[in-house]
Amino acid sequence: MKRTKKERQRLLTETIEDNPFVTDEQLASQFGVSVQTIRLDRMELAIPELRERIKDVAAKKYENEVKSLPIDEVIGEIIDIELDSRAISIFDVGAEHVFQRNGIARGHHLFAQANSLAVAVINDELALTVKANVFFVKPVRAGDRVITKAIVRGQHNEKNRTYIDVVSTVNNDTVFKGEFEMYRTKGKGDNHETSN
Amino acid sequence: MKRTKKERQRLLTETIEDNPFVTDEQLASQFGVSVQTIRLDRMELAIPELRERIKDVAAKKYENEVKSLPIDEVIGEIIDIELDSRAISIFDVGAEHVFQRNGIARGHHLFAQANSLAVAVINDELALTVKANVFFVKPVRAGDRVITKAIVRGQHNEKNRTYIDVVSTVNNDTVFKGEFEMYRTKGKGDNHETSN
DNA sequence: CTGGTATTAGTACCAAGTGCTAAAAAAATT
DNA sequence: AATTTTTTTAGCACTTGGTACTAATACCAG
Repeated sequence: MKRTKKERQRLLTETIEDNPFVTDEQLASQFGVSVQTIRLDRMELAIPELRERIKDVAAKKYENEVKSLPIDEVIGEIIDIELDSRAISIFDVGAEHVFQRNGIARGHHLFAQANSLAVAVINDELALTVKANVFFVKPVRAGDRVITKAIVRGQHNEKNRTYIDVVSTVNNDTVFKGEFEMYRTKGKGDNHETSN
Repeated sequence: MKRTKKERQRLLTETIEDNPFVTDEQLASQFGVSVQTIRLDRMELAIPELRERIKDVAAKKYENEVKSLPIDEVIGEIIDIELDSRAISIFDVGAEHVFQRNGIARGHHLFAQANSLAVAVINDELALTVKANVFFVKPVRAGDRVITKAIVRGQHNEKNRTYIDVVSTVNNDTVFKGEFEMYRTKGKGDNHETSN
């Protein structure tokens, strides 16, 4: 055998992670060991069998799809929300969100997270952005986890407006700030707690 | 039992469609027929077995993940550009850009088009949005063709800033306006630190 | 040489099927 | 009613990609 068991198991985990569709047999021949060894490895590493792995992938998709009925419309994941008051979402910046040239996140993704959080925090069927003043304080990079907080600052009921302040941070550093003026159809009305 | 074969097969297709994780055995007992009948039905309807179905779901998810990586550097298509002066892009709003509930385009798409046009018009390797004041004048709907014009209003060379006005229209109706303050490197050192 | 870890082999068994044949049961046709 | 056709059920062998378990080696160190 080439290297240690440890090394093989490290590679195994990696291999399976980026292609869960691989069978023990394929793995065995890839690593030049017997199928049994692969099975032992999986057991030690608590990696489930092919079918379970595939089912997990599929189930996850399903979960997302089912859950994403209301949340799909939000960029980033809402982790806390109190309607008409405040909301928090997190958004992991990936390679697909940055300029290739310099690795800095494109502004519109930060805007999108902030904007959709502003929409989400409003307890109304219809919420539209009327105006926004936004400030890109610091560059954000791939791998950064952006935490965005939206706070409802005030309402103007005659004009059907709601004013929201949004601040995004990475590691407690402010990277983005914005003030959003939102239009809504109703004033504060029905209450369904959509807490998380 | 209850209804005709046709009817059962219709229901079968439906059932499997919204829950691909169901086994023949479960289906058999649900429809009050034998497992063999279910198998025959699946054969006639060309519905693959449980494991294949699950694999398909999983594979599709995988595909999507891989495909969604490369995101166009520009949102909308630039049809005219004069660097450091002006640029025009068009963006066709599709069903995927609007809120399901009311068919109105989500703000961040309009912002994204404007923002990326502002980036594109700058004749520099690095252009970042520092600040933006945007105004969503009128709702935009699926099927609308948004034409966005960016005009460079001014420069502040010591601060490496460029000021850009952006107006988006649908059928000559203004739907979005924005002022963008952009940072550019142009000759100077590269680091971008903004106030705050 | 003895002991412990690592690896391989082999067997029985499982889930959820496919493929095939054949027989019953139900429905339609003559 | 008798016959034909369609539909349904049953049974068996076989397949994948495993689990669970036992037993035999192989390797390496003290």
